[in-house]
Amino acid sequence: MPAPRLPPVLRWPTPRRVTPEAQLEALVAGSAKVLSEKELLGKLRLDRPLRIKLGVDPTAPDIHFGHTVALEKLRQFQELGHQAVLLIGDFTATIGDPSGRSATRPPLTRDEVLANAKTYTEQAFKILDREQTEVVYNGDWFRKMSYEDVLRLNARVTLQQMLQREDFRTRIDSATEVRLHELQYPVMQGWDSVEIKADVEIGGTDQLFNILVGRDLQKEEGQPQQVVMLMPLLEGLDGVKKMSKSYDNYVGVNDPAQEMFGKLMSVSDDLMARYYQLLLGETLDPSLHPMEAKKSLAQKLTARYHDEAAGQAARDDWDTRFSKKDLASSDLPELPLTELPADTTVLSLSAHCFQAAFQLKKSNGELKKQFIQPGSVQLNGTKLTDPNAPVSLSAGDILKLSKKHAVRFI
RNA sequence: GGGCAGAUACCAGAGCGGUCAAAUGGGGCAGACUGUAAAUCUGCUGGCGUGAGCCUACGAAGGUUCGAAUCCUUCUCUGCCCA
Repeated sequence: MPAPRLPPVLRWPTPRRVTPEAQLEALVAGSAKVLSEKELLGKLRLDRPLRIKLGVDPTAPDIHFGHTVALEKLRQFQELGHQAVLLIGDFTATIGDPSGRSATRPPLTRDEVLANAKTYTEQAFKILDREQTEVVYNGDWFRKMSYEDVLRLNARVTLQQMLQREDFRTRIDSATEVRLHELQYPVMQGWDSVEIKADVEIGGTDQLFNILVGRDLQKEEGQPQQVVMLMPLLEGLDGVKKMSKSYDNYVGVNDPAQEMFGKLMSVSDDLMARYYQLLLGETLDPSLHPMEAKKSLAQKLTARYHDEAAGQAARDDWDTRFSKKDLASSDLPELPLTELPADTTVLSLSAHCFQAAFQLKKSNGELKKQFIQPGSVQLNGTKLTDPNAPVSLSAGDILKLSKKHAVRFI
């Protein structure tokens, strides 16, 4: 479903031309670093659409808000009439970007990568204008290279350059292995820029080194060098580590509206300001009560990736459920009474509900110690603290499993 | 290829023959308080069992022993030094 918020992308030459100076100002906003603004301005003055490269490694099938920061920037270039080039690193994904990594990535099979790439691009088009985006796969050139080609490419980069990288160095210092193939990654990413003839490459701040290698290789090939545009890394929901699926601290672009809203409500105040800036491109209004500001953030983002109605609905439901603590009127997962286990005790019932409604597998010990004994499990507001007590249910009953999990029986 | 060191639960890291399902810290989960924020406090953090207890676990496989995370052998992996 295309995001309805998007205005149509301007064609080149744009009917309402934006001056290079004005473009520069808009483009630099929100970025962490641009190398260099002067160079970018020069390119903007070329009076042709620039080729803007954004490389993504389809190592996971879903994109999350961390990825959208760079995609938003690419979209902005599109809106100014430039050519977005979305590079799918189907080849490099099988290696794994060592950037910011404290350990070698587990390798992915080609099938996994291709499957990921498909869902990945679909989600990326929630942000980018599909018609105006050139999608390329780096396997198209890397799979054709011979070992000789690889060696020639490698001859252009020194080990010293590679070892300057902080992530490699820290791994070396901390006695963590660095595999030789990981050294290839920046070279390959750099070569992508040559193939694409990129004018600008967008990436996270951890991509500085890789993107600079691209500049070096372009120079060697006699091409104009790409401008480096770095976007800040988005912290995950914990506010500390970068947003990543492997840390389970992400908000997925495809998350259901309610879940997306809820995840955003759990962020800290500091993080909220950051999300405002990086995800909405807005500045947090300090006069707002933090809770109001957060609801507003959550609503806007939910509306963006679903639609206005869903954003409003998620917010309304939030208010009834958590602000008014009115579970009865809330939109809860519904479980049919007919599918309950035969002997419904508090224990078996809560296990069943976690599994059926939230796909969570909880051991009996965990249920007893974490959920039942402390009074987390409640039927229509009454605490059920005896795991073996039988439970009789009727339609409309609401079982609360924890602060965040509740179901309604039908 | 040779020498040395190491491999402990989600992570870091104690333990070095029984009192070890394994100290401590972090993380995580649940509860109280709140704004599903922060801070703070409490409990939990291998599985089954109401419980006694049982089972599975300290890189892998064997062995010594009444008894092994702890000792021995081989293997695998990692790091460091030498070549």
